[in-house]
Amino acid sequence: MNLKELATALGLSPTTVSRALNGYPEVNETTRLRVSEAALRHNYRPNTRAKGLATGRAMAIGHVMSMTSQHEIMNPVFADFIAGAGECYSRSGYEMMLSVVRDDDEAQTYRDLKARGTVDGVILHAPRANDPRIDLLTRIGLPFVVHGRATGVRSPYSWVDVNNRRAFLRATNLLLDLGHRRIGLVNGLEYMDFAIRRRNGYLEALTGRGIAPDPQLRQSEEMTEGFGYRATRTMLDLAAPPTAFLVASMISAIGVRRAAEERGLKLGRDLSVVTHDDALSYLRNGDEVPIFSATRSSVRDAGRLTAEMLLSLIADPASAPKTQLLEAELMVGQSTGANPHLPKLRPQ
Amino acid sequence: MNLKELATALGLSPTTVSRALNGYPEVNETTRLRVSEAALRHNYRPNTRAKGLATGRAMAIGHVMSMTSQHEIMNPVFADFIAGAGECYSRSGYEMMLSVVRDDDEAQTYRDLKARGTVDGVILHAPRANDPRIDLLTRIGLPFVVHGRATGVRSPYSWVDVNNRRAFLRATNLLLDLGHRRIGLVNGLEYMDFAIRRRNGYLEALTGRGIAPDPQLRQSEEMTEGFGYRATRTMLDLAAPPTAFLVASMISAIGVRRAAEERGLKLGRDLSVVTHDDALSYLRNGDEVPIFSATRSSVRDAGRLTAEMLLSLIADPASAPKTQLLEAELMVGQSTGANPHLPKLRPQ
DNA sequence: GCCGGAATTGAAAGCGCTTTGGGCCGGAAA
DNA sequence: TTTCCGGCCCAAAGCGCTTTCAATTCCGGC
Repeated sequence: MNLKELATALGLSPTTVSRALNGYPEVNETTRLRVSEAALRHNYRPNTRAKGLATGRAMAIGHVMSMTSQHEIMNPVFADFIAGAGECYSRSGYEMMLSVVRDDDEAQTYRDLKARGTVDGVILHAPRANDPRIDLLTRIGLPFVVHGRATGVRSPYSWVDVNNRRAFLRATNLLLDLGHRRIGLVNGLEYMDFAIRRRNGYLEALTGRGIAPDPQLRQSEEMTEGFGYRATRTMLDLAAPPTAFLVASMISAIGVRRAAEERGLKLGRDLSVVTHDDALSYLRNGDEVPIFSATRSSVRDAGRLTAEMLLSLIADPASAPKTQLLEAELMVGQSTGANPHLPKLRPQ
Repeated sequence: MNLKELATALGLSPTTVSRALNGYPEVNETTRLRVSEAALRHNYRPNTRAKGLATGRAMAIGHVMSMTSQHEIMNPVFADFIAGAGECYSRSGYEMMLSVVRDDDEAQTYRDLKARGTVDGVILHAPRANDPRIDLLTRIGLPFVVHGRATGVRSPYSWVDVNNRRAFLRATNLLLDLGHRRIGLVNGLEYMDFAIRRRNGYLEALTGRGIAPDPQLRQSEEMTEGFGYRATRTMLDLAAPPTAFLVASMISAIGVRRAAEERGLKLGRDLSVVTHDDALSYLRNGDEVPIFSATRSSVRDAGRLTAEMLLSLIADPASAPKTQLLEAELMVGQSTGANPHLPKLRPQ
C-alpha cells in the first residue's frame, strides 16, 4: 500500500494524506483522524527511499568500522557503543548504517557516503593522533562527531571523549599512594589517541612524584586478553619487576590476572592492578565490590551522547562544533592493595 | 554532481550515461570509456535513494538487535558476526542497517522495514524455541536467514547454525573419557535455541554412559563473566561438587576460572573446563596450546556465510530455503585433565 | 540505389513521496 | 451585495535515477 492507493481509498488527494500524516496544520482535524486511522488499518508506511528523495534527507547515520588487514580485531567496545547510539537513533527515527571496510578503503567510503547521499552524517570511530579523516570529513562537508579526539588536529570539530589523561593520572596516583613505585603500563596501541592520553596521564603522575619512568615498564598493543597476559609475563620477568599494573581494558586485565595467577600472585595482595572499565554489559566489573579497581566510564552512554550530538548538529547545520568531556570514575576494587615490598617508612 | 549534470557536461543524454555506467551492452565502447572517465573525474556516484526508488531494490540488509528491558546485554558475539557479514556486504555493494530496539518492538520493526522498503532482507539473530519471528517474516514476505535454528518451528526456513548438540555431546564425552562423572553445565539462557541444543547434547552424552543427570549441576543464564563465577561457586559448594564444567562461552569460562582460582583450584589439574569458543577476535583462546579446551566455531565465519546465503536468496527469490550446519572443532587445551578424585580402576 | 537490420543514442514515463502554487467555499468586513 | 480572507483541499512539478520505446545512422546485401 502506497500513498496514492491510500489516498484513493480515502477519496482524498495524495497531498492531503501526506500533509495529514506529517502533521501539517492546514488539514482539517477530522480528516487527519480519518487518515491516520486508515493508515494504521492498512499498515501504511511511507517508502523510505521515496521520502528521502523528496526531502533530501537520508534519515540515516553512518558508522564506518575499518579493519587493518593484519589485525582484523573487532573492538569489543564497539558493540556497546552501537547499542547506545542505536537507542538514540530509533528514538529519533534515524537508521544506523554500518560499513565494514579495509582501512585503506575508509576515506573512499566516506566520500561515497557523501556523494551517494546515503547518510546525513557519520560518527568517527577510533581517532588517532593527527587523524586525517577529520580534515577529510570537514572538506567534503559530511557532518560528523568524533568518539574521542585527535591530538595534533588543529581545526575545530565536534567530539565526545573521556578524560583519559586525568583518569590514568588519578589511577597512577592511587597506586603511588599505595606505595607502589614500579608500575607497569599495559596500554592500547599508541597511535590511538586515547592510548596516548592515558600514557601521558601515567607519565605525568610519575614525574609529579619525582619518579623517572622506566620504558621497560610500558607496553602497548591491541587490547586483547593475550596481550595482557604476555605483557605481564614479560614485565614480571624483569630484574626489577613492577608491583602494580595499569591496564587499558578489562579484557587485557583478565590476561594480566591469568599471568599473575600462573605465578601464584594474588591480585590485591601480591600484585595491584587498576584497569580501565568501559562498563561493557557482558563484562560487568563485579556487583558490590568491583573485581578490578578501575577507571570507569560507560561506553554505551558515550554512544548515546555522541549520537545525540550528531543529530543536533544535523538539525542545526550552522551551529559551531560541540565538545563534551566525560570524567571517568575511579573505583577501588579487590585488585589493589599496599605495596607488599615497601620498606616500612617508620620502622617499629 | 548528479546524473543530469554529468550528462550535459558530456553532451550526452542521461539515458546513455546511466547505461554506460551500469554496463549495458548497447553503448559504444568509446563512449563508455569517456563516460566512466568523466564520472571518476567528477567524483560522480548515483544517489542511493533515487537509484533504489527507480530499481525497487534497497541494496541494504537489516539486522535487528532487540534488548530486553531488564537485561540490556549486548551479545559480545554480535560484533564479530557483524564483521563477517559486513565483509560480504561491502564486497557485494550492499549496506547493513542496524536497528536497536526493545524486544516488544521487534515485530513492529520487521513490519516497518518491509512496509517502508528500507531493506531487501534481514538476518534473524538469537532464535528461540518456537520463535514467532520466523512465521512473521515468512508471512510478511521479507527474505531472511536465521543465524541459528528454532526448535519447534515446522515451516521451512533458511538458516546457518553450528551443530551445538553434537559439539556439547562430544565435549561431554571428552570429560567422561577423562574420568569425570559429575560435570557441571554452565549454559546460556535456555529459551535460546542454541542453549537447548547444547543441553541436549550434554544430557545425551551422560545418559549414553548410563549417568543420571543431576539438575543441581545445571545452571543457565545470560552468558556474562559474573554468571560463570556465581554458577561455579554455587556448584562447588554442593555436597558432591562437580569435577568438571562445560561452559557455553569464553566470557563465562573466565568467570569459572576466577571462581576456581579463588578456591585454589588450578584448571586442568584440580578442575576441568571445556567451553564453547566463538573465536572472537579480541579473545583468542591462546596461541599454540589453547588456554581452554573448547568446542570451537568462528562466529565471524558464520556471519559471512549467513550474509552470503541471504544475498543468494534475494538474488533468486524463487529458490527453496537453504540450510547450512557447521561443525565445531573440539580442541584440547590446558583446562582439562583426568579426574583427580577418580578411584583408580586398576589399583596398582 | 534501396532495404532490413544492427549499432547507438534519446525522449519520456515512471518509482513514491513532498511541496509549491493555486482553487473553492463560507463567513466576516465593508 | 461585494470583497476579502481563512480554512481546507488538490493538481502538478519535482527529487535523481532506470527503463521502455522510438529515432537515427550506418552498413552490407540485393
